[in-house]
Parts: sequence; C-alpha cells; structure tokens
Amino acid sequence: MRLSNLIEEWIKEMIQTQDGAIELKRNELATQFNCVPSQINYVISTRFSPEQGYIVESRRGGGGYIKISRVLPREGTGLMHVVNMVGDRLSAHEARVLIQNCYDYDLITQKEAKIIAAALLDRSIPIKQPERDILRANILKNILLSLN
Amino acid sequence: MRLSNLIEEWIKEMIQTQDGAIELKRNELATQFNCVPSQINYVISTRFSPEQGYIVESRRGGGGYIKISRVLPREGTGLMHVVNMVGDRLSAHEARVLIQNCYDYDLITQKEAKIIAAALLDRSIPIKQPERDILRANILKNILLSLN
DNA sequence: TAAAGTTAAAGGTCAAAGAAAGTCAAAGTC
DNA sequence: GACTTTGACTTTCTTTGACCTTTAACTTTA
Repeated sequence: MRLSNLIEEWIKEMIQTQDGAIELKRNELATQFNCVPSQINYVISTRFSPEQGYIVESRRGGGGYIKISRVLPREGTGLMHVVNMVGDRLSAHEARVLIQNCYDYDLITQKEAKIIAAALLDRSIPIKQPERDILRANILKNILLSLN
Repeated sequence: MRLSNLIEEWIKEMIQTQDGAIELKRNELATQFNCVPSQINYVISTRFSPEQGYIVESRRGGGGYIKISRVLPREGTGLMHVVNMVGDRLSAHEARVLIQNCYDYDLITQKEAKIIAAALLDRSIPIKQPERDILRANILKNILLSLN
C-alpha cells in the first residue's frame, strides 16, 4: 500500500481516538514512517484539506507542531454542505447569494453576514480574474469552516 | 512545551493574580527558569508588546526592575481607530494580534473574531508575498468598515 | 561637604546558532 | 498522465552569548 495512505490512516485513527484533533511533530512522524518530512505536508495537503473537513494549524521553529482538527459539522447546520457547494471559483454575485442563503437559513447572524460579505467584496480582493474568484472561494471556505 | 511559552504563562498568571501588573527582576526570573536573562527580553518583546495590550517599563542599575502592566481598554478606541492602524500591509501575525485586541476591547464577539481570523489566514490567501500582506490589509479594512 | 569620579549591579541589544515547519520542482511509480 | 516520493532551499520562531548602557551607591577630592 502507498505510504501516503498509511500516514493518512494513522492520522485519522489518531484523530478519532483523541478528541477530534491531534498535534504532531512533522519530523517525528517522518522518522516514524521512514520518509522525508515534506511527505507529511503532501499527505496533509491532499487528504486534510478544508473541503475534506479539516483545519490545519502549525507553527515553525523550536517547539513547532502541526495540529489537525476534524471539523464536525453540527447537526442541523448546513455549513459543511455549503462548503462543498463552493467550488474552486466564486463570483461576487454567487458569494452574495450564498451568504444571503446562510442568513436566511439562520446559519449566521446578520452581522456575521455583513462581515463575510465585506471580506468577499471585489474591493477587498482587487486583483485580476480568475485569481480573484479563486481567492474568493478560498476565503469563504475557510470562513465557513471556522464556524464549525 | 517551549520555555518561552512557560515564561509567558507564568507572567500572565502573575499579572492576573496581582492587580493587572507585575514588577519582576530579570535576573531572578532567568535564574528561576534556568535560562539566560535576554530570554526574558525575548518573551517580553514577542508576547507583551503594546499591540498586545501591555505596557512595559523598566529601570537598569542597582535595584532595577521590569514592570509589565495590562492596558485596559481606553474610552474611544473604536473600530475606526483600528482601521487607521492597519497600514498598507498586514502580516498574519499582526492580523491575529489586531483581531484579538478587537475582541479584548469588546468591539467584536468571539465568533466574529473567528470569522475575521479565518478570512485573513495565510491559507485563505495563498498567493505570494508581498501581495498577500497587501491583500490581507485590504480585506481587513473592508471588514472593519462594514462594521463601522 | 558638595561636586566629581568610580564601581558594581541591573537591564538592553543584536546577531549567530539551532530547531522546526513550508515550498517547489524534479524524479519515480503505476 | 496522475499520483507519490524526495530533497534542496526557504521561512519562521527560539535559544544563547558577547557586548553595551544606565543607575544607585560609594569614594575622592577641592
């Protein structure tokens, strides 16, 4: 079996046995699996992305770490559903509609909707297309995940 | 856990148990934590900066000391004030500190802080520097303005 | 005895070394 | 051709130590 898969499973098991989150040392894990450290990054970026319901935080330097948390979509909140709906790109118009929907379905408050809308404005992301729409999708997905 | 973190926590606890301020002896503290004195300066400059809501005063020479005080939210520190503080660029770290401050000063709720933090993550803006920091400043300013 | 000099005890600065993690593209596999 | 593996290079954060500056207390000296 592929090494990446082994690492992926190991991480997922750890997350399950612990409380939905683990903190690991990249180098230690690499040693454990007898691979280069960047392999860990590969696994994380291909298997623990926001779309897959994970949040990854890390810190460099002495005492550094990588923390991976499973985002549990709360029952009744359609947020994970929304996350999956946001594709790779998102136009300003689509963003507005999506936010409005979240508000209509009581997934977020009005003030929260305002904040999110502001973050996704064309004015907030004054770069050329299609980079703008790509970034917009990215930002929104990260925001929605933060709401868990 | 890293030494710097331990020292940071010790200081914060002391500040809390006392009345929002402590006076310490650099050398004593260094001895207590078994590190070089300048480590204390490192911790102070990275964790107790004015941006993070602390004032640090000190005196050299015989009977010298370092006094760290927590700054209470002043009247009139509003969001517009924060907007003005955000320059043309904003690093991920500066962003976190700024958001934490807004929360500490009750300008935003915790959930709002989370949303804003998520929007400003490096992960949300995966483009090269310095464009990333420029964009981050932009997004934050637009968000804050939307809250006005 | 008051001004001036001296000394030791603080704290301050800065840069180098060390410790992790991140990036990216080339090479390998299936 | 897509997915994986590898490793050289980069960035970030921490620890350490050599050297610098300030201050209070003490000592001289006119």
